[in-house]
This record gives sequence, structure tokens and C-alpha cells, in this order.
Amino acid sequence: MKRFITLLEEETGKAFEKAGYPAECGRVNVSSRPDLCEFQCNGAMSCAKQYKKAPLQIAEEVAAALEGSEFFSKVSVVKPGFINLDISEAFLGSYVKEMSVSERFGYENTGKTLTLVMDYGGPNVAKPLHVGHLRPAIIGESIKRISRFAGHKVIGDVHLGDWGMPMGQIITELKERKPELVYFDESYTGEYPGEPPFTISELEEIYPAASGRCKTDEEYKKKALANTKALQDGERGLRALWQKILEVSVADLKKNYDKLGVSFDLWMGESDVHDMIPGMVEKMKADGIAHISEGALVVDIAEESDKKELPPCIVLKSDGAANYETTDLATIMYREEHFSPDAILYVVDKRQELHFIQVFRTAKKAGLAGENTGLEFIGFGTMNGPGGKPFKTRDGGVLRLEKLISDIKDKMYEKIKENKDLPEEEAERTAMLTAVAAVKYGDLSNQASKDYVFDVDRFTAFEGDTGPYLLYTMVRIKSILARYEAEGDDKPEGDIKKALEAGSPARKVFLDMTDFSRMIETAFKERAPHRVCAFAYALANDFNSFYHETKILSEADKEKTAAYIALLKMVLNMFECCTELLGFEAPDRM
RNA sequence: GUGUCCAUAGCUCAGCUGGAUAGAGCAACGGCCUUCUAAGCCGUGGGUCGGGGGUUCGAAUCCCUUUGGGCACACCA
Repeated sequence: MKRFITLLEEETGKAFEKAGYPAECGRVNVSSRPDLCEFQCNGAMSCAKQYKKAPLQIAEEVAAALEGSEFFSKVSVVKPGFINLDISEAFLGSYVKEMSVSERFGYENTGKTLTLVMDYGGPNVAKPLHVGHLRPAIIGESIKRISRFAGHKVIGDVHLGDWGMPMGQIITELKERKPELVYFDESYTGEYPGEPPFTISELEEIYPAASGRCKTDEEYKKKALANTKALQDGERGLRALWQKILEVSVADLKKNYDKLGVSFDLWMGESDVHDMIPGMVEKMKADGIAHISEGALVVDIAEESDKKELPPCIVLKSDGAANYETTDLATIMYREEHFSPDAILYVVDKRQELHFIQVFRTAKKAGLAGENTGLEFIGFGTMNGPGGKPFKTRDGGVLRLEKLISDIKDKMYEKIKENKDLPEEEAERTAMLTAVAAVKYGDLSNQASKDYVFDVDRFTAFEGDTGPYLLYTMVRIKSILARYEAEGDDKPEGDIKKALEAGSPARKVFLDMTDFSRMIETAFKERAPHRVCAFAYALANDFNSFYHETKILSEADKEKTAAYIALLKMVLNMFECCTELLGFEAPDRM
């Protein structure tokens, strides 16, 4: 289906042409003065100068050309040259009705189907997820879902931190604690045991211990470095042990992401591209792109247009080892070879922007990424605590994600219990759904690129513009639909158009829904989940007004009830679509 | 120091790419439950869009400048 606003623009565009002006002037926007009209066209003012005419006069000519349009019930011209438009009931009703029976409410991807690789999540092996992992996970997940809905092919990769110094540290600590493990026996040639020699909780305790000791114990640090190198050089026992670390850790990460409704198509990591590094580096040297500077192998990435001289990209450290840039470059190469994506999207902390500028420019310069492959940095801001400073626990430590979620879930549970007497199991499930919605909506309703304040009290209070408010609205609809179904007997086929009548608050709900496709388009192009939130919130607001003022089940006219039910179903479907895009879902009762 | 992002109601945030009287939510105040879930609805108060210049019919939005803040600036990720 064509976008609603596009249809309006075509109509006004024709009128502009008929009056002797370019059709492009027919651009239509939602009115900024809802008390005056529903839509407005400002084209008369923008082209007034070019045609040396008073904007008011042009507007009047266009308005005259719109005479008799089936789209508008009222066209009026105001002061400097606004053309104010109200939509006719017939057009609005039939458009929404068509939406209601269309796939994706009539949204169509008019461009080509893109292949996108998305890099989000970025957890580290053997380290529990903490609050800092919340944003990349939920923003990335939502952008992935939006992109897919918008008609594109998306491959989500978690891009695990599974290589380098931390791995060496863990191995070193394990060796200190359990030197008898067969993995450390270099003469061993047999099969290694299937059972991992540690649990996830042990791992999570081992890493900080090892990392801490490295800072104070020089000797220990040397061992860790040596073990890192031995691992990367492929020592059999260490590789096998490392596999176990991965196995245990990934299982735990999956479990935690799963709770949040976040999933990945690929569980690749830095280690997966390790073998590609030598070839990549050789090629860069051979092509004369990389050179030695201060002992390190670097690529100059400065460009004429730079306002500031950018430091070169370090491809290999002066000790010859790979770093963060190296693996990111090799990963680009890998993705290019395997997926030939139209673009690779990185959902990462915005503080890493310089790093990605370096990597992107190097990748282009060295031909690791195709000329037409977009490399896009989607930086998100910091999640701050109520004081406006980075989120910390009371004692100043990092808060585990699991703990954050379960605390909020507990608060939700209490609230649900006091509101409605639900069976234990349902209350638990509902508390979890509500908690996830509260956290995700609270985050996603902000612009991703900005820092934001994560205030547990505010999110758990869930009044106003919040996830639970949205869920509550959906639950109310579900409740009515369930009652209606239960009534049984003969019900007329509902015609959604009949829900629309002069003066009914349903009209605003109809108008909101017409904006769906445009909202999807914008959310996709801007990588902006908060557009979905704003849309859903406006719809919920207007629906609640309608709900409050309209008797649905007790309405005497059964055809009207059926029409309302059709409207309710459509609104609920649209909410479900939006929450799906945001990554959460509504319970049946709450 | 250089670069970069930000500054909108007491607080937390929108503002659809330059349009009319700058909008929400929280907090404050006042109404609405024997009727489909009051986690709701309706209403009131609250603003020099950090300051100053400019661009033009028209600026929170674009340009310059100034103040205040965040962040990043070669072998950590």
C-alpha cells in the first residue's frame, strides 16, 4: 500500500500542478495545530518567492484546485499561506480498513532488499553480563527486528570477546589452582575430557582474581602473557581448555540473553578470525598500505577534510601481536567474504567512535571491505544512575545484569499481586514480562545516541510513558476481546469503518494508525527504536481516551459493537507488532 | 590543548529535518470507579528552547560566537 501521507501529497501535488506550480510543493505534514486541522501543507510559502506571488494567493489557487477532492472533508487557507487539511471520513475509513487486511498493515519496502550484518552485544567470555551490556543488547536487538520488518535480511553476530590477554589470565590462574589438570600436561596426546573442569560461577570468580593479580604480581603477569601467546600459537592442551571456557561461558550468556529476549544468529568471536590475520597483514604490507612507525605496523588514515589530525590505525603492536583493531579488520574481511553485506552495522558505545573511524578507513583503504559496503557506526550513550553519573551499585561496584532484572522483576511481582490475584505461576511470568518491558521501553524510548538516566524507581513506578503502560493498554483490549468471544451466539461481521463516526474519539486512533508505514520507514532509516516507542505511546494514549469514552460490549447497536471489536483487534495487532519490534510482549492479564 | 557531542518546564525526555500558540511523562493541584482492569481518563498551573549575533517572509531546528558540561585523542578492549 502507498503511504497515507504519500497519497495526500500526490493529491495536493496534483493541485499545485493544476495551478501552475511544481508538484513537489505538495508536501504534507501532520498538523502542528491539531485544533485547526489534521494535516497541513506549507508548499505555498516555500515557492512564493520563486513565483513572485503572495503565498496566500498561491494557497488559495491550490485550495481551489483541491475542490471536490475525495480525500479531504475540508480545505482551508490561513494567514501567511498555510493550507489546512482535514481528512474525509470515507477516505480515512477505507484506508484503515485496507490496512487491517494487509500484510504488515500495508507496509512495503519500496527499495531493494539489503543484506545487513549487525554487530551488537559484545560480551566477554568468562565475565558475567553487567549493566553496561544492557544497551548494546536491547538496542541492537530492536534495530535488527525493525530492519527485518522493513524487509531486509539481517545477520546478527554477538562478536564475542574470546581472545587475548583475559584468556591467558584465566588459564594462568587455573594452572595455579589445579596444576594437575591434564590440559597442562604437554606430553599428553590423548582425548581431553568432555566434562569442563569448572562451573560458570568458578569462572566468574577466577577472572577478576587473575586480572587483579596481574596488576600487582610482575611474575604472574609474565606467565599470563606467555600463556596468551601459547594459546594463540595453538598449544594443544591450552586450546582444549580454552574451548571448555568458551563452552561454559557461552551457555551462560545465551541463557541470560534469552531472558532478555535477545538472540544472535552467529556466536562468532575474535578468535574465529585469528587465522586470517597473517594473510591480511601480509597483503597490507605488500600493497604498501601499512608501514612501521615507532615499532608498530600502522596504516595512515588521515584525510584532507579532517579538522584534526587522526592517529594512524595500529594493525600490529610493536611486539607483533594483534590488538582490537586487528581483529575488527579481519572480522570485516570475514564478513565481506561470507555474506557480501550491503552494510555492516556496529551497535557499540559511542566512546569507541575514533577506533571505528580508524578501522573503517583502513578497511576501505586496504580493500578489506567492498567499495559499496557501508560501514556504519551506531554509537549509544552511557546509562547513568539517578545522580547523572555512571550506573553503579551502592558500594560502587558494577551491577550484574541478572541482578538488575531480578530486582525489577521482584518489584513488579509485588505490584501485580496487589492489583490482581493471579495464580503463582502466571504472576511470576507476568512479572518477568512486565520487568523486561519496563527496562527495554525505558531505554529504547530515549534516543540511542544520548546518555540517559536509568532510574529504577521511575521505571518500576510505571505510570505515564512507560512499557507497563503500553502492556496495560494491551491487556485491557485482550480482556474485552476475551469477554466478547465468551458471549458466544450470533455476532455480525465487524466492519471497522463503522467504528468511525463524527466526533468519536476513535477518529484519532484511526489517524494514528495511518502513520504506521511512515514510522517504520523512519525507524529503519534512522536506526531509531524510539520512533516505535513514540508511535505506540501516542496510539495507546488515543486508544485509552476512546476506551474511556466508549461503551463497547454494552453498546445497544450490535453492528457497532462488532465494528469496535474489529478496531480493537487491529489496534491490538499493531501494538503487538510494535512490542515485537521493541523486543518484549504483553501478558494476558496483569 | 585539539577534536567531537550535548544544553528545551522543578525532574526525565520528545520535537517527524525551517512553519502557526514549543509538546509528553513524573512531581504539584482539582475532578472521575455499584458500568468492558483507576497501572486508567479529564482538567489547572509551570518555558527568554544556556547567552549573544546572523541567514529569511518565518529558527528550538541552519551559520558564527560565547559560557557550561560529557567524551575521545598510538600499541587497553
